This record gives sequence, C-alpha cells and structure tokens, in this order.
Amino acid sequence: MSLISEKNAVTEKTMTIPISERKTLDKAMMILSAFSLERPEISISDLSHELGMDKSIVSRLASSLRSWGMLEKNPVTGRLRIGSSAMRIGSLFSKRSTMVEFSMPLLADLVNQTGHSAHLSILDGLNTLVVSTVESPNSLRVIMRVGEQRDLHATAAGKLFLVFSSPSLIDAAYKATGFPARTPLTITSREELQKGFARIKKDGFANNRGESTLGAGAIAAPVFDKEGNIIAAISTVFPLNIVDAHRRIDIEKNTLLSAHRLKSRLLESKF
Amino acid sequence: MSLISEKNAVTEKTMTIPISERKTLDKAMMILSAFSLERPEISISDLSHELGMDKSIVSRLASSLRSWGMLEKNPVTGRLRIGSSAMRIGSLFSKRSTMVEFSMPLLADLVNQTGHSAHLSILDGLNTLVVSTVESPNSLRVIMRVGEQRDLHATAAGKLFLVFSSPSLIDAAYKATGFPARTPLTITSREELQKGFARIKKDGFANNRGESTLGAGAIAAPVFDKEGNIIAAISTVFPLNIVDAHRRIDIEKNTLLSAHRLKSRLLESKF
DNA sequence: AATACGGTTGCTTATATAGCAACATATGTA
DNA sequence: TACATATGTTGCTATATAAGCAACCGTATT
Repeated sequence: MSLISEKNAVTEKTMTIPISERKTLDKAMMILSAFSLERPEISISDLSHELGMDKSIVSRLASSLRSWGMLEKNPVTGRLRIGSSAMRIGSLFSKRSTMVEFSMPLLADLVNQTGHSAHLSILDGLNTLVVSTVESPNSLRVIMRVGEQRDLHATAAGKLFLVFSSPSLIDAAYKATGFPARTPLTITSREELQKGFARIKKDGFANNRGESTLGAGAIAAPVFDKEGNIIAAISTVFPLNIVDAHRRIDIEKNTLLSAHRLKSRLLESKF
Repeated sequence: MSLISEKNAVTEKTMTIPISERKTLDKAMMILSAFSLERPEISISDLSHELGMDKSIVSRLASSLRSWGMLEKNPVTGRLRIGSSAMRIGSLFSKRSTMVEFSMPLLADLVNQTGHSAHLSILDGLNTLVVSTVESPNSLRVIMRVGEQRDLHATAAGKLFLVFSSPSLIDAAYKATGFPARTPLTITSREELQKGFARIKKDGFANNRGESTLGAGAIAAPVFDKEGNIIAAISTVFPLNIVDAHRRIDIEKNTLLSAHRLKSRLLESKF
C-alpha cells in the first residue's frame, strides 16, 4: 500500500515518466523500497503480507536480488536487508558524489565550530534529500541520516529551494500534497510561508524553528553553481533550547561560510 | 560481457545463492550494474549494444527504473544515470551506515592531522568496499571513491581482513582469482604475502607501498567490535614520494588512534 | 533535403511468471 | 516425544507478460 503510493509519488514528482508496465521489475522495486531507516531488516513473510504478493514470488525475487548483491540475509536473524551492490550503485548517484566528497571536510569543520550536526541536501523532486551528514560529537544533538527525504515547506533547506529555484516549484509542491503540519509550529499557509521569502533572500539563509520537529531548529545556506542556480543547501541543526541569540548568529555566520567555501571548491574543480 | 562476469563473481562470493532465474529482473540489474565511477552516464543505445539487448527492452526497462527513481535522465545530455532512489536505498546498506556516520568526523580529523586522504572500508565478499572517504585538501592526493571495491591482497585494508578475519578468507580469495599483479610491486605469491602477516599482527596496522597503484602508499588500522572481530579498516592513503620515515610514523600513529576512537564511539553507542 | 542516429511505441508469438500446493525447516507447545 | 505453527523453498501449469521486430518520431549531421 504505502509502497504503491511511494511509487506514485515518484511518478508524480518527475511528471514526465509514464507508469511503469514492467510488473516483475515493479515487484522487485517494491521489495527494495520496503526497506527504510526504521526497518532495515524484513522477513520474506512480512514482505509477502505487506506487499500482497505470494510468498513464492517474494522468495524468488529476493533470491535474484541476493544473487546480484542488492539484498543480503542477516546471518543472525535470517531476515533480508539491503546489500552492498545497492550501496555501490547508489553511491554513483550523479556527479553529486563529487559534491558529497568536497562537502565532507567542510561539514566536519562546521560541526567543530558550532558544536552541532550539519548536513548537505539537494532538491529531489518535491522533497529535499539528505546526501551527506556529519554528526555532532555532542550527546544532545539532532540526528539526520543520509537518504532521508524532508519537506520543502517545513525545513530550512527546503525553504531555500522554494526561494531560489524555479517559482513553479512551490506550485507543484502545494498542488501535490499541500503543506501538511508536522508540528503545531509548521507553517501550513502558502501566503504566510511566502511572506518569509523576502527575508530569506535578503539574509541569504533560511531558518526553521520547530516547524519540522518540535524542539529542533536549523539554519541553512544555499550553494549556487556558477550560473547562480541553487544546487544544494548546507544546514546546521540544533536543539532550540540550547541556542541563544548570540550562538545563533555564530551558526548563521559559519553555515553561510561553509556554503561559500563549497561553492568555491566546486568552481575551482571542473564541476 | 563484463556485467555477466560481475554477476557471476557476486554469486561466487556468496556461495549459497542459486543462479538467478528472474530474467527481466536480471536485465534490469545488468543495466544498473553497467554504471560505474568511470561511466556515470550511458545512453540507451550503448546499453543495448553492450548488453546485447534490443533497444526496445532497454528503453522499457529504463523507463520502469526511471519511474522508480532508480535511474534518471541527465537533462543536458539525455543520457541515463543513477537516480536518487538508488542512493536512498543504497544508504540503508546494513547498520553499517551508523558506522559511516560515526567515522566521518574522525576521518576528517585524521585528514587534518596527516594532510592525506582517509577512508573507511569493510569486507565485502572477497574484496574490500570503501564505505566512507574524506579527501585531503591537498592537490597532491590519492583519490578513493565510496563504493569502490579493492583487492584483499594488494591493499593495506585488505591485508588486515586477511590477517584478522577467518583464516578461510585467504583460501577463498586465492582460489577465486589468485593474487593478480596490479603493479610490478604487487605481492602475488601467497607465501610471501603471508610472511608479512606476523608483522601486521605485531604492529596492529598494515602497509601498502605501491602494490595497488604505483606511487601510492597506504597505512591501514583495524576496527574491532567488542567480540574482537574485525568489522572495518581505516586507511590513510598518500603519494609515496612525499612521505619520509618520520611522516610515516606520524601517519601510523594517527591512523591507529582514529581506529581506536571509532571502536570506542561504536562501543559507547548500543552498536 | 536527405541521411543517420537515438529513443519510443504497437503488435504478435513465444515464454517467463503467478499462483497454487506440496515440501522442507525451524520454533514453539502440550 | 509428538504435535502444531510459522517461515522459506521448489515443482507444476495456465496465462499474463515480455522479446523481438518493424514502424515511427524527433534531432542532429551532411
């Protein structure tokens, strides 16, 4: 169920791709898509129940996927999990991998300076996609994982994409899902959201104060290519209650600086 | 051609998985596997020629894979490349993603201290697999990419797995492919390779001096879990001609330290 | 304008797969 | 020990599905 809707979501996002008609492949993709950060391991039975496929189908598809290294069996639990080939292939995701590598030391520096976790996101359809993270050594930290998809309307990085990329993006996002409330603080009105855009343009960075997760704040700065298009966003995320106005300014400054540095590093390479 | 052999290689590695009989899925996997760091973008025609499939098949499979976000079209060149879903799914590769995140700031520190690139590898079948890298800001540096697979016999990290994991590993690796020479300096004799193992056990780290790439050296230190099994290796890689004995000792010390720190961080979390 | 090339689509036949049931294996229970 | 339950694998056949061909479209090249 949820998988089918996810698939449709992808289709919606890209807009131009016809509904897939490769049923076998679709089933295999449903299996792969069933895994998530929350559920990294699933048994064949569970898959067959949840996806509404016969056990035998799941078993045979899983066997094929295993032979390709896309899935593997946890030798302890006997359940399926994502395999190394998936990682190897996934790591090829566009030339963006270059950007990920360049961002790593910059994010690490940023984390050292602010004491908070930092991550790099890109625009992926109608969501942001976390492509690189460095965790704060602090025990009190906000955790983000590579591969996570987040809202455009309720995150600092997302707002940057709404502000700095095509104006049709906000239309498309609004039409697709509206702006659902993730917390009581989420800005769910399109007008109110757009009211904040002038400030973001002026400042050159965006804010999030508990709009996505209660108690968590973020400051994000855009990374532009040489044509001035936004290609990514660097965010610093932190618990709101330990960041006062003074620290906030420090975070803003350092996050902006990191974004500029990443831009420079990308420009000086052929990218 | 090469793809079929790669598939067989995977099958050989895991030993227990029957040859896949899902033809449609196999073709889709052949397509996905055709992409690599060297060839991140391929046209449908090229795929159809190289994989010996009809254009129409590749076109339709690619269309399905695109609808799932596993592939995308570069809007500029019109060619296919790996999509965001592949990255999202691939990032789930085992709980090892936890390890990757923990390793990031440690690797960044290591790079700052030594001035050379560092990476984290795991054992993946009969190869090492690079799961995390931080590049040196230095222009003279050895480049490694996440997702790269490397030899057990010709890399510093690989030797660690041969020494510290199951003794059957070296048998399996030798039987499968022998120890092919990657450079004139590669140790291709099993006896000679094993002669070095005592030293590695005593030192607690492994070396590579141009055995994998001429002019490139590496020092790798093992990361153990609480049972004492090797679960990963941290390597520092560098151009041999700019590292004298003194700097080498510095690299050894810092690489070992990073590995110990990663172990500690993993132990203090539930991992 | 003509040609070549890359990509997509319609159609039909051959075949690969879905679904069932039987079997196998592991785990739990009386 | 035997019985019961749950999970995973395999054999079989009807039928849904994909392969292969050719036609077609669009774009670049001459």
